[in-house]
Amino acid sequence: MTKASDRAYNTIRGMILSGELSAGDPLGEEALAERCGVSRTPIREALKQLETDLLIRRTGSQRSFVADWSLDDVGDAFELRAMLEGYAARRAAERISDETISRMRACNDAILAAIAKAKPDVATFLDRNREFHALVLETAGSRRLTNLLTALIEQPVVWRTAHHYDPGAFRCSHNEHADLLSALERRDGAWAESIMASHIRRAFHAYSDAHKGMRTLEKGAA
Amino acid sequence: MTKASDRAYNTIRGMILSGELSAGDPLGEEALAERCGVSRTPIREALKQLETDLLIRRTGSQRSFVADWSLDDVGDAFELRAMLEGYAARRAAERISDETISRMRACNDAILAAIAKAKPDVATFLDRNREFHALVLETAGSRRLTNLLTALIEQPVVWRTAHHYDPGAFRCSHNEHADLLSALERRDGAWAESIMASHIRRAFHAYSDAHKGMRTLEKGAA
DNA sequence: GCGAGGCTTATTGTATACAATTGACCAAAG
DNA sequence: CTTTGGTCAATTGTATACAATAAGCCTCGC
Repeated sequence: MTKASDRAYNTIRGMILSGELSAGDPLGEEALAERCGVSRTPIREALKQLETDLLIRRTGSQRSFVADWSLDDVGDAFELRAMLEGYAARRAAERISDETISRMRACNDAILAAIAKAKPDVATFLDRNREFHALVLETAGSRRLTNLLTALIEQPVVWRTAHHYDPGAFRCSHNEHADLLSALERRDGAWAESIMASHIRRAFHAYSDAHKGMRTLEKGAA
Repeated sequence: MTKASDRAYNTIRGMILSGELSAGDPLGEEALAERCGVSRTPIREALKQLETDLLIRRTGSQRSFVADWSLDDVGDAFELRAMLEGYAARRAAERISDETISRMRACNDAILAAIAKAKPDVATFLDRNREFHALVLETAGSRRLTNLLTALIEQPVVWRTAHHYDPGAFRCSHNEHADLLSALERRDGAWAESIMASHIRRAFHAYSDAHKGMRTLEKGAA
């Protein structure tokens, strides 16, 4: 994607993630075009992408609405991620270089620094976390796998959830990353795979727990 | 997708699959528009879709070319399919109705009829095979999983490969379907999963074997 | 002869105008 | 009062015109 359609994609995505738009809201192309300051053409491309991300839903007549995520949907997404990122970790273990391991370790160190503070730096945590997982994916070296996972990894929900992590959850995430590094160092694919799968599954339950207390806020959070 | 972009998609896809276009050939939007009898707009949507299918490759400056499939790429695709369709089979086993089982059985019966002839009816085999797998996927009941798999299932290569199956391979495929039905009947998810995974992996090796003998024909097969 | 720089041209990105389709609303008949 | 039919408005699909950008090529200088 290029300039305008990219801007449109990020803008709309942001509006959905921030809660500016709520589940079920209709997304007219013209209205979005005006809000994004571009014409309908790039908007259409953005919508197409958002559709494959399942952030929006389209009716039979191609009208777009903000998707509504049931807990089942989220569970599904996480289980698929667990499977695919587990596979990615296994492949990565079979191919990773020492240099990449160093970069991942640096990443995880940065995560530790970010969460060790009295007030955890969530933004940095999210960034570095993304980078860490991106490195695994890149090392796995399967364009196809990358394609499949990008749609899953950019999760609407996870985003908002990390802000509700307690210190233990952050620490846990960091420790699992460290374990993964051990597995990668030893080039033990099976180990790496199961660690990664557990890592994602734990994240799901963290989400699930946090979500229970969020329900009531959900709408007014904009 | 609607009328025109759909036509464009199928047309271009067909040109790639039939060999009318070879790996590496450039795909100019204007040229395609003319060949498909539509304007550039639907062509662009079709190209976007074909890109996520990995049937085409795009350079940094967004120019499109017919993708080249290495054996590794194909292996990747099959392994991902094995994993995801295995998961689909497991979920299906937990949700399937007797009625759906009957429909799948009918499907597999049709496959048997098609391949029992002296000259196997490959087209029917492919159609019914697709339907069989589609039923599994539908029964799994995860829109997300469906989304991910559609890109993988519509494989460029498999298509051409079935024509080189020997009678034993056809029969084998049919038997595996029958086994899967047994697993589904007993609602044994773990069994269903492993059967499906084996089924896909076998298909890969069938492809791999057949491919060795095809190499030389590859180009002239149009 | 070889390489660098700029120009030409081909190709893609964006905007807009128009066609087609769908959804909504209202009116009239049962 | 409900339902059905039709018209009108809103929205999406397609085509085309124009802008931006990148690739190819040719010339000029070394």
